[in-house]
Amino acid sequence: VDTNLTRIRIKDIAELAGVSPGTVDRVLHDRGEVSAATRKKILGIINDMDYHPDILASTLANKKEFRIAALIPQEKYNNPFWKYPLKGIEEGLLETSHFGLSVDKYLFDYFDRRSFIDKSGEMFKNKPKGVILAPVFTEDAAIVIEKCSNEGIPVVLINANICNGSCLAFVGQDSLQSGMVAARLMHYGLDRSSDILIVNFIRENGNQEHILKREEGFRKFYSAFPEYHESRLRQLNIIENDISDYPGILKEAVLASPRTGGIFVTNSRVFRVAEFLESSGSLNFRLIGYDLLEENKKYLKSGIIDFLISQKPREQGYKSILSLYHHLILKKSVEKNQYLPIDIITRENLGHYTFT
Amino acid sequence: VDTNLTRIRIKDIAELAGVSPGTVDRVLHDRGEVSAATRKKILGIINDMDYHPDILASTLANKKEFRIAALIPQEKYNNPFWKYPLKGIEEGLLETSHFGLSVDKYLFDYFDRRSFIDKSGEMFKNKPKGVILAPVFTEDAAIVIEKCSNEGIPVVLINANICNGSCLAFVGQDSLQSGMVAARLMHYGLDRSSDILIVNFIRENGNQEHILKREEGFRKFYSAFPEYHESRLRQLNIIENDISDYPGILKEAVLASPRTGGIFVTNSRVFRVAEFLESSGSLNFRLIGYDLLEENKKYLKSGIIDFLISQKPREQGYKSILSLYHHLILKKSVEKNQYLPIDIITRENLGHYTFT
DNA sequence: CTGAAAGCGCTTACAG
DNA sequence: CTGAAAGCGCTTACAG
Repeated sequence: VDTNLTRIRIKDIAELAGVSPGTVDRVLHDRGEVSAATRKKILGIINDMDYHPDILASTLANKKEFRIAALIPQEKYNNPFWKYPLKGIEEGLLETSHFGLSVDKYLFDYFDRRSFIDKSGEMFKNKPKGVILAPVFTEDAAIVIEKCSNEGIPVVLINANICNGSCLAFVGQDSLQSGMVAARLMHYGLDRSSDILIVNFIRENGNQEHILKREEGFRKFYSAFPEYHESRLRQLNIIENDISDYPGILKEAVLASPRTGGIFVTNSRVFRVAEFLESSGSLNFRLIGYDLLEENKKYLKSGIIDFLISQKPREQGYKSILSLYHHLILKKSVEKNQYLPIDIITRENLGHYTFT
Repeated sequence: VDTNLTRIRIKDIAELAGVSPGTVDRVLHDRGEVSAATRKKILGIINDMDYHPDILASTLANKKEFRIAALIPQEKYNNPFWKYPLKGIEEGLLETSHFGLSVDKYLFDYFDRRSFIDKSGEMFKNKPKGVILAPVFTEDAAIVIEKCSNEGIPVVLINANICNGSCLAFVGQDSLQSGMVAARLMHYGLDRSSDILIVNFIRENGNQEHILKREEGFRKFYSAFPEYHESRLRQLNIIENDISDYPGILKEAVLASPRTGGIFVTNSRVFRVAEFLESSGSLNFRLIGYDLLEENKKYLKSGIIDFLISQKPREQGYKSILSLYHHLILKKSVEKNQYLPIDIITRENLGHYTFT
């Protein structure tokens, strides 16, 4: 057997072990019907020869399908963020679909818990080989994760990490750290006499953990600057599914302290604040928020928003499908916490982020 | 022939055309020995049926090797930047080596033109199927590109774009735009009474175009602010391969205008300026530069450097190998100008860039 | 110019 | 518990 010339094959292992290729295959895939002795011998040789199967040949002979389920919010006029993970998934499929991977989309309504439950039920009926999950409704998502864990279905969480250990991976941002980045940018550009307002747009019974973490990170940064005591770092919570008078609320909050010079919005609703600032002609604020929504980009370009922090939603999709590919097909280990870089976006580098 | 049930195969095309699979294959790969009439008929059917070959089966049967050459600088104590493209290439190989792709490294000395010429000669002897090229020595690199073009070898340029049209792709940063990003960051944090110093570390007969472009972008941004006229945006060129007295030169330049408040270094040598500022106890400067060298990271962490802009060298390597894979194996078209995002790095988001 | 056969490395029934 | 044979979809000599 010429070991050094070419790659070693199942056939070579079989010859060395004095068995047929079929038996080696049985051992390789742990599908039983092999005597303990034979098994041990074959495993020894595989190990000695450092044999690795050719996945191309394997996939070709297998004709197996790997239907992945994407259980994420539907893109909507009021939530355009969610089209990007889907784009990333499509892109990842370009590299992996040859191996039998495909994606079924179960898109639920971001504001409707019931629809999440329905879609997840539908999904389980179709017995997916892997799941990409955005845990928007924390408790219900936890149930899905539990169920997948019981059925041996690997789950990749995106955007928010509620994993207790039974997930294949999490792909998303380190929220606390991203709050610190926001604070750095604020501090770098704000004169020391100005106060800061932190605005949280909050949704009832939705997952707020990342919002809280961002605020926590922001405050953590400022804890190194004692002059920014509690009263100079005020906080405003606005309930979102209220038919709220945003301008009114904001006006009151900003007027409450005329020394407010910087505003940090802990999620993508920063355009609401930008809207208010523009219409009230108050252009002398440092304004920092999240995500490249069209409205946010508009205000970034016009200079009302100073910085946006991107959660790289496209990359979340891309990495999640590739993680499942590595796990299911290549049978390689997958990094558990895949924190994406915390991207800082200005007018000037926005152009090269178009597809992110 | 069941068209809708399963994917269509070469065999199906052959049956429809009333020929053998071999003949279809000859047409698919344009290797002649087929009558014009048969050829036309087969092409028609391929088109009608929207047939796409299975690359797994193709690769498996082919056993062809695709040896890619990486003609880039050797990593060195004085140039650690260049280890990252190599890392990215390795990472890309993980996804593509099943298809027969491999990489031969031709690492030249960044400071020695002769070594570039030698390595490129060596490379051509081994007849690579594709080339990843860092055009450090502009003129000599142009000759390599020309030669590849003549021999039909696709070239992916990384880091600097000197392509006249005969390259498969360029992967790197938009230098002009990155200068504008640097200016935005400077302007955002600098009080309006401070002057700015632009420092170019320049190497004899090396490729300086990206440095000049960065300065140009920086000035372009400031052209919107007339108060920053020429004399408030001074420039300092330091020749690098001189055994220069950097501190002395810098001291003189900074002292020349006591109102200097911001320093922009147009490449990775920003640590030299940071060193000087630290040792001279001048900590009240805004300092912005390029690349995540260890020394630069050190000064970023200690607060002497405010921002670093990353050229994403790892991703340059990754994308270049994937581009060649798409071109050579998948035979898909490849985007010509692959501008990478212009990443802004602070102490706070540095952690998640460790491998970039 | 065209076809039949063997092969790439692995897997899947089937027979024993 | 094990092996021989056929097959995945494409390609490569070889024969005509």
